[in-house]
Parts: sequence; C-alpha cells; structure tokens
Amino acid sequence: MLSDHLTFHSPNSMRQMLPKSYFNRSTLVVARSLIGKYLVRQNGKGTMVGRIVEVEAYVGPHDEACHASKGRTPRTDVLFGPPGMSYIYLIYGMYHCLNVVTEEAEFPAAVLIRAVEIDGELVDGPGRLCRALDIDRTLNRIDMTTRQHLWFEDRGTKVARGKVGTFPRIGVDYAGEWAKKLWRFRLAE
DNA sequence: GATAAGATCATCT
DNA sequence: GATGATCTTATCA
Repeated sequence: MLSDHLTFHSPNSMRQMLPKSYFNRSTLVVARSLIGKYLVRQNGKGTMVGRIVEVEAYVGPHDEACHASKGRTPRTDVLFGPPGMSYIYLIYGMYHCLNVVTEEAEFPAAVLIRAVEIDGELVDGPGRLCRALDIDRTLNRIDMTTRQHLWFEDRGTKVARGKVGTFPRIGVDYAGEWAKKLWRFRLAE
C-alpha cells in the first residue's frame, strides 16, 4: 500500500528540500545539477512550482561578468555571504533577476535562474520568470533553505548528464574572455 | 525570419 | 551621469 501512486503524484517522501550544504559546493556543479530540480514559491495566494530548465553560473571575484568582480558593495555584499541565500536585483529598470548564492562565505558566486517550466509552459528569461513567480527585491537576501517564501526541491526526477547542454552566458559581452565561458546550462528537450 | 530600438531605475562613479 | 546577468514591440526582408 505504501507504493500506491508513488511516482505520479510525487508524494512528500520524494520531495526533498535542497539544504544549505547543497549550495556549499563548486558553483558549476551546483548550476548543472540544479537543472531538473524544482523552484518553489509560496506567497499569500498559494504555492507555485517550476521545474528548472536553464541557469547560469557566476563564479568568483575574477569573473568579470559576476557583479562581485567590481568589488564588495551594499548590493553585492550578499554574494560574499554564506550559500543558500537569495540575490535578487533590478535590471534595466523593470525586471528582476533571481540568483542563489553558492560556495563558502567570502567566495562570491551565485547561480542565476533563467528559465523554468510551470505546468508544462516554458517561462523563458529571468525577468519573465520573476514576474511569473511574483519575485521582487523584497525577497532579496532571504535564506532559501527554510521552506519559507522561496526554496528548491529535488522531486526524484533524474536528468541524464547528456541532456544538459552548455552555452555562453547571455548579455555579458563586456566581460571579455569571461563572456566566452560555457557557464550557461540548459536542458535539451 | 532577423534585427533594432525603446522602456525605466537602482547602483555605482 | 552612465550603465546594465532584459523583454516587448516595431520594422525590415
């Protein structure tokens, strides 16, 4: 009886929140392994869940595409903090971008969540994603490992390594050689 | 189909 | 005062 509809309904036993230790690893490893995991958003109206389809890694003080490469400022301070925290900022005056901080404190790095699939619908692009999930700067710098507001889950679905393609990151041409790094990960259909 | 331009503001210089 | 880790709409081919 325990095995009744075990997979189809994805019971709680298969929903594992990703803990702080998950993010305290190499940013590239975290980024790649986040593909196929789930982003859960809980607000006053209810709960929304998106399957992560595309992410980008921003790695360390020397990565010129990473905001932290320009130094530690009030905005980028959270990147230098402990892993598992949210880093959300406004870009181009109208869109928000959601990141999760990775690696140990004092090493500034994060993974940008670029696209998710919600109920089979692709939500493509960090700005759209934040709009769809009701994410803005009020959620900046929250702990994403507490099952409150915003967190990640592993729901037992497996993604073959060959199903994850690597690409250059978007919109970072100014970053010179760093712009060529294949630090964008996307799930092949 | 591809490319260009406009929207709009927190952040940093 | 300049600049984006973007998206939508318009214009062209």
